[in-house]
Amino acid sequence: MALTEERIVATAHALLVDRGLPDLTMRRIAAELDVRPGALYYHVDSKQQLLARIAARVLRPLQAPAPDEDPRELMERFRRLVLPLRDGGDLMLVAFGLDPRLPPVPGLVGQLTARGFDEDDAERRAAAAVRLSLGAVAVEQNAALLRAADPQSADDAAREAARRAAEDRLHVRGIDLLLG
Amino acid sequence: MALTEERIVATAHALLVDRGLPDLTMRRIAAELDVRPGALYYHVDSKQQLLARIAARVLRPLQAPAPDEDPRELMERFRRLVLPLRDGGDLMLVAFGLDPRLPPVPGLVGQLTARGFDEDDAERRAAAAVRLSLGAVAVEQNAALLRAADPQSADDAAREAARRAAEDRLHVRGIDLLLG
DNA sequence: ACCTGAACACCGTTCAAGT
DNA sequence: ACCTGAACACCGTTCAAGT
Repeated sequence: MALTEERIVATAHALLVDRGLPDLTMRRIAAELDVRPGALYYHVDSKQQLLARIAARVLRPLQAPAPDEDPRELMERFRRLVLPLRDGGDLMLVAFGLDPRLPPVPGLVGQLTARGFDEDDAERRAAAAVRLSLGAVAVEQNAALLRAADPQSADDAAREAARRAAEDRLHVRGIDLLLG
Repeated sequence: MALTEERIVATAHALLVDRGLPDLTMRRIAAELDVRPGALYYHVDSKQQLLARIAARVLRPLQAPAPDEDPRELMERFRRLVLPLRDGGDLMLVAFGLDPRLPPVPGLVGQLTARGFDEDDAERRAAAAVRLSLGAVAVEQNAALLRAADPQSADDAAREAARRAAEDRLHVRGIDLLLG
C-alpha cells in the first residue's frame, strides 16, 4: 500500500494510544509501516508537524458540538478525550501552541456569548477553561507515568481511585467557576 | 572542585535559564562541569529526578509567602517565575506530577481558608489555580518556541506584545474567577 | 569513595543513489 | 515521484576498571 500522510498520521495515532508518547518515534512509526525512517520525510515536514496532525485528529469528535450542549459538559468531554492518551496533555500543549483556536475553543465561545457573556469575556473564559483542563490533564498524566516507573508504588487500587476522584472534583469545580 | 548534587543542580539550572530545556542534556551538564557523563550518576539517580530538583529550586522564592499577600498576586508571581524559563511550564508539570504540594500550593490554601473558604473548597481552588497557570504558561511557551523555529514569523514586535498582553489578561481573569 | 572509558541501545533528520 | 541505504550528530544510562 502506498505511503500517504493520512496513513502515517493514523498509524502514529494508534501507536500513541497503545504505546504512549515516549515510544512514538519516527523510527517506530516507520517500522510499523514497513518502510525506512527517511521515507516518512517525503510526506511530513517534521515530527512536530506530525504531532500537531495527531492532536487535531484526537479532537475531531469536538469539532461540531451539539449546539445546546452545556459548556461545562463540553469541557468534561474534552478532558475525557485527552486523559486516556497516556501523555495526551503534553501533545495538546504543543498543538494549542501551534493553533490556539482548536476545538473545543470556537464552540465554547459561541455557547458563552449565547448565554449572555460579552465577546471579550467569553473568549477569555474559554481560553482559561482550556488551559485549566490542559494543565490538569498534564499534571495527572505525569503523576501516573512517574508512579508507573516507580516500583515502590504498589498497585494500590483504592488509593488510585481516590486520587482520580479528587482530580475529577477539582476539575469540575474549576470549570464551574470559570464557565458558570 | 568536588562534584556534588548541589553543584549539578545549580549548573543545570543555569543551563536551563540560558539555553532552554531541549539543550539541557546530561552530556552538556557534564561538559559544563568538566566531568564525563557517567560521573553525574554517582550523585543523581536519573534525569527525571534532576529536573524535579531544578523545579524546586526555581520555586524557592515562593516557599514563604508574605502572610498577607493577595492570593491572586501570589499566582501572578508564580507565573512570572516560570514564564522566563523558556520551557519552564513543561518542567513544572513534571515537578507537580511528582509532588502536588509544591509552592505556592500550601501558602495558597492557607490564604484562602483565612479568607473564609472552607478547607475542601480552598484546596480545590488552589489546585485549579495552579493548573490554570501551568497550562497557560506551557501553551504560551510552546507557541513562542514554535514561532522561534519558524522562519516566516518576522520578528513583529507589535504583534508579539499584543499576544503577550492578551495572555496576561486571560490569566488575570481566570485566576480572578477561581480565587476571587 | 569518586570518577573515567567505553560501550549499549537508541534518537531526528538529511541526502545521494536507486527504481 | 517515491523510497532505500547510509550516514551525521546526537541522546540517557550502565558498569568494569582505575585512582
